[in-house]
Amino acid sequence: MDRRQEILEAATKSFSLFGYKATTMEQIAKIANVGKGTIYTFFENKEVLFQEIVLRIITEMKQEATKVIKEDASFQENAYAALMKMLEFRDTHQLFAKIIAEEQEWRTPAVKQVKAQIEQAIVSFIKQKIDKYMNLGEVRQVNSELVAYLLLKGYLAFVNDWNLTHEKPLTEQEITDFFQDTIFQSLII
Amino acid sequence: MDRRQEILEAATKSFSLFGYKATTMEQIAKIANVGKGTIYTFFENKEVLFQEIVLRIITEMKQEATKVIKEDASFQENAYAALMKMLEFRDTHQLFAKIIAEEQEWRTPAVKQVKAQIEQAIVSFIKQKIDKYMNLGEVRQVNSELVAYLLLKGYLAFVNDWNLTHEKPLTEQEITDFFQDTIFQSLII
DNA sequence: AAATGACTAGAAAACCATTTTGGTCATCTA
DNA sequence: TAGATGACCAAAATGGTTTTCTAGTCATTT
Repeated sequence: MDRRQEILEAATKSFSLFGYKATTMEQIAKIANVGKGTIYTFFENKEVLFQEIVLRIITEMKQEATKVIKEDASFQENAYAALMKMLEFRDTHQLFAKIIAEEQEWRTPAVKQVKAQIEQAIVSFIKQKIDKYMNLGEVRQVNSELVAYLLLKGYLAFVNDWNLTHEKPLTEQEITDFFQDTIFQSLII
Repeated sequence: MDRRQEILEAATKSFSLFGYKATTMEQIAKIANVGKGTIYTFFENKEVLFQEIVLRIITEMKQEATKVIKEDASFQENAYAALMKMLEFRDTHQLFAKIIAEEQEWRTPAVKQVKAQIEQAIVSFIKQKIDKYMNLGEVRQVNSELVAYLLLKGYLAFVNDWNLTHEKPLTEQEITDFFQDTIFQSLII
């Protein structure tokens, strides 16, 4: 495999496992089986490398979400399916959880920025979908940006915060059904 | 005025202005015009004093919310009025904002605990109201705890987080209208 | 021409001396 | 003499200094 790819995979692994701050360039180089200097022939610096990885994951998530959205299905059905799919990432991509945790703990500027970037990307993705169904007349006229924002923040609250104050975490099913039952429900005409 | 009250007011002022950590017992004593030792004749320690103050504010908020809820009004109307009332506290009680900021910045255990306590109190208050209207048949059968949780987290997201990534903060009106339009809307039968 | 790792500057961590502060209690005063 | 007080103390926080670590460079190697 080409070196660039090796580096990306090693870095992804390390960032996901240890977070941004605790990942050293030397460690990445070791995992990728390259010299440290090599990394810098492909990526300007640590931050750019990190951003590239995050961008890749966002892209992957968008693709996955898009994949489950069926043209002939209703907004309700598609919203449900997409949300379910996103929840699958809960386990696989510890990276986001790590980023959020790290932002709280160390306030690393790079991490803060990337977190905002992710948030922005997700919100605009959701907004776009809502707008589409608004134009199709399936969804009421609402402030789609606020709805998207609420969906993201609500999602994160249930996935990340809920456990902090409650015994058992919510299942994917519970979360999805709940959203279905409240927010999505309120949107359709 | 009695010393206990003086102390409570001084402490409230100081906690609100400087946060938990940056408020010293000596400072409170000075503002309250009492000796430091006197504080300890009324309150076991700094943490207990803090909790008492928070408890008072929560109680006050509950009372205010209860006051605007009219027996003969609909769920929609009451939810709207209560939410509006709560938003008034946004400016008046900087304390909660301080607590949240401090929790992020220093991770003081007492602060963390109090934050969870506030959250719990608010959620159970909202839940109780929803349950009431569910029993009255005005609100659909939903998981009222999840709804309450979403309302709180959504509220906090719009009031606190929104500004971090957006130019102009949302007005009370916008937030309330939005909730009215989505979540509350979805709850009524 | 591309890869490398020894090297460096600057950032972070560890350390430690000094100061601050929550909490106590012997003394004071009304 | 009951309640208030502030000097006092142990423990924690602060801040300044030294040491260690690491992102990024570049002369050398392959």
